[in-house]
Amino acid sequence: MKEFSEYLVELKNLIKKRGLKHSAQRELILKILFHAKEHLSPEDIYNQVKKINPAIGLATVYRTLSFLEKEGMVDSVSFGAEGKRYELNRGEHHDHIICLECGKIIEFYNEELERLQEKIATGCGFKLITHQLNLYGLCKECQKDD
Amino acid sequence: MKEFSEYLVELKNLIKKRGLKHSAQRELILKILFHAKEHLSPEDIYNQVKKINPAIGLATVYRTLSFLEKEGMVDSVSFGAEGKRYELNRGEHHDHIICLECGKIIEFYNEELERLQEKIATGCGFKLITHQLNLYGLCKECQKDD
DNA sequence: TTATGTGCAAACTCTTTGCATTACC
DNA sequence: GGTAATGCAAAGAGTTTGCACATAA
Repeated sequence: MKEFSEYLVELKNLIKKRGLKHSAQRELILKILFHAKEHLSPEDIYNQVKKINPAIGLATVYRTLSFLEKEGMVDSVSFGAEGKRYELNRGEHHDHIICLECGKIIEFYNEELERLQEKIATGCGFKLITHQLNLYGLCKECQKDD
Repeated sequence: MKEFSEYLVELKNLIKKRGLKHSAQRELILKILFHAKEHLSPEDIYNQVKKINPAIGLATVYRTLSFLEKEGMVDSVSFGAEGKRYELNRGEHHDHIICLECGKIIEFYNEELERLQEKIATGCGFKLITHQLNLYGLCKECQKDD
């Protein structure tokens, strides 16, 4: 598993390559994403960031997330209505299965599924670039409650 | 292929069952969805509705779409960032493949894919209720432009 | 030194809500 | 006649933008 320092180097290289400047804010946001155990909303990130540096602005969080997403260092996912959430791109693509009752999210990866999608896209004349698949259902615990 | 009158009957039955009241607005919005060739945003629907009845309010469009979606008569999909879009539920589930260049959307259905998703959900201990799969890529025409 | 990044506040977009009025049953 | 639906406008939530100032290179 990649360490934070490796992601940091990646970020710094990226910034240099684009002729931009490093900042403590970007590093901090990257660190929060690295340590996140779940998918974070901009607001979530903002709240965590403020604990360490109360002066930071929400706009910086949005700008940084847009930047990181455009550069491919983070991925965004949206479940249902509640806006986009972000996760660090750890190089292992996965999809999500979401419990409609309790909101629990499980990540999964299925090789066969990936191949099938590729086949479908090709069949439609498309060159597949990416995809988002969300399965919605009831988790084991919430099935009992009915 | 089901005719509009059949959807209208379905809507009226639904309204009766819930102890609610029919309205020309709801009927009009249903009709617009029925004739739509693509996925419509609330704003799209509002603009079409206004041509026929300029007095109608955007809030009514939102309220009607929420109602129809909750009752399963329409489905919503979201592609990328641009908010939810709506389509009439014609009883044939399908997924979408979207061209990142020109925005073209193709609908497809794949039995094997459906089965596989069911299997994955079960494997995670979930009871699958629904899903949304969007494939993103370049369509045949846009591949040439590169 | 100079261009980029930031914080703040205002602006914007999309959606929801409260309320008086209208329309269905 | 009574209740639900509507239109309007205002309020909310989430996100973006302009600008003066701070800061990395």
